[in-house]
Amino acid sequence: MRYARDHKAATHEKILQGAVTRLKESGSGGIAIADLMEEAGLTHGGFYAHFKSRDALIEESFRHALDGIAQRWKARAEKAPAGEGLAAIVNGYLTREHIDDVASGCVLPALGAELARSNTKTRRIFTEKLEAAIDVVASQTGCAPGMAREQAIGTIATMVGSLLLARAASDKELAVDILKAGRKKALSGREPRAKRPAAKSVRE
Amino acid sequence: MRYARDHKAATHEKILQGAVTRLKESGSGGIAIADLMEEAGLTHGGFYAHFKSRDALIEESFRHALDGIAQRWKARAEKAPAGEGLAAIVNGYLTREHIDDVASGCVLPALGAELARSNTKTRRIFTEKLEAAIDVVASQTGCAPGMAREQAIGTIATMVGSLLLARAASDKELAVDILKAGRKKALSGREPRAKRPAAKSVRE
DNA sequence: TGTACATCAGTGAACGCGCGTTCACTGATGTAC
DNA sequence: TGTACATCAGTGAACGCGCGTTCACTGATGTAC
Repeated sequence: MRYARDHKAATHEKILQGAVTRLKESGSGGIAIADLMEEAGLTHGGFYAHFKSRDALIEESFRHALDGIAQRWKARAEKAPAGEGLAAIVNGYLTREHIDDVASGCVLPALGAELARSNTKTRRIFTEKLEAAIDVVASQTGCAPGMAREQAIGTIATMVGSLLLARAASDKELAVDILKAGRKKALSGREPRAKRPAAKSVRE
Repeated sequence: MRYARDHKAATHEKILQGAVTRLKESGSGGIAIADLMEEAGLTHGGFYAHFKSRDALIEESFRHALDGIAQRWKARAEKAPAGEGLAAIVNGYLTREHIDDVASGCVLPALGAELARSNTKTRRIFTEKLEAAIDVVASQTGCAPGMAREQAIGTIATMVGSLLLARAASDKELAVDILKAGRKKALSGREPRAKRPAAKSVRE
């Protein structure tokens, strides 16, 4: 072969990484094959030695982007002092840096709407990865097993929604308010050790 | 003139409505002028009698879609029994119907990410409309004035994030779980009348 | 060890298609006289 | 009241551009003999 044994895999990965970045920054419409290949130091014709089509690349990019969520949160929780895992996840997520760094940030606020429009296969992967992320957060809630999942889902939804709104805000002050309110809401209802008094929720 | 006095305005509105629908359903990439005009019963060339360009249409569509948020929530709250305004907003938002009906649903989960990428003018309008929506929700929280805004932001973020995730889930059961957890999270921390006991939030 | 051949990642011209935009034209109506 | 003209929403052919995809070709390396 002309190239080292793992050269093709490395090129594939390089192209994919560029695609994931563009996908998160500009949506699937922002992926132009010629640009992507140029960025990887290649010409556009070579693309099809690595991917069947543009759509196949996008599908693989979605999968790649979804892979990291649970792992990242888990790592953050494990580095935190005991009992502070949930706070570490939430406070590590709802930051000014995460507002600006779409490219290496979480997929969900950037591409949730596109995921909702994508094919069944991609949505199944999304579902699977979201369940994994829910499990990670649930294990940090300190809630009784029956409540942990529900708490975790609410927390994740709040995180995602807050980052989404904070990113869209043109006003820096409003963005910071959203982060702050989001952190508080995401962490509300925690059960530090014992059961909480009643009247926590009014419905359901 | 060939047509009735308000005919042009009506045509403009018809095109715009179609654009808003497509925008929410498929994102800005989903707007094709020829299709849009055909849907309105016209041919593509006539488009430029109504809009300066495709981009101008998209900008106007964003504005149009953002206009209704606060009003819709306010109407829902006012129809609800006293003290149930917030629950009416949240429970009216996080429903199975709203998962499926993207076209006439809320812009935020459908287009939040695109709003974050759009021009300053559009984002300023977003900010303004979001502030109005925050005010509506804040007035329904029953919180002390100092806390109402923060509560409202958290509630809205939770609503938006929950709907976003529920729409992307391929699994109907998971989607329902997300709606349920989202409703609970969005309504948590309400102060039904008096001050809540401490320990509500652990941070911030 | 040397030679002929197969392999295959990558090249770059070319093709085709979708689509935004332009533009000369239409034809019904309002208006000036 | 009747006639000539201006207006202007809408038509549809044509243009140009971006871009995904194809394909014949390259050239360095591994392999067979």
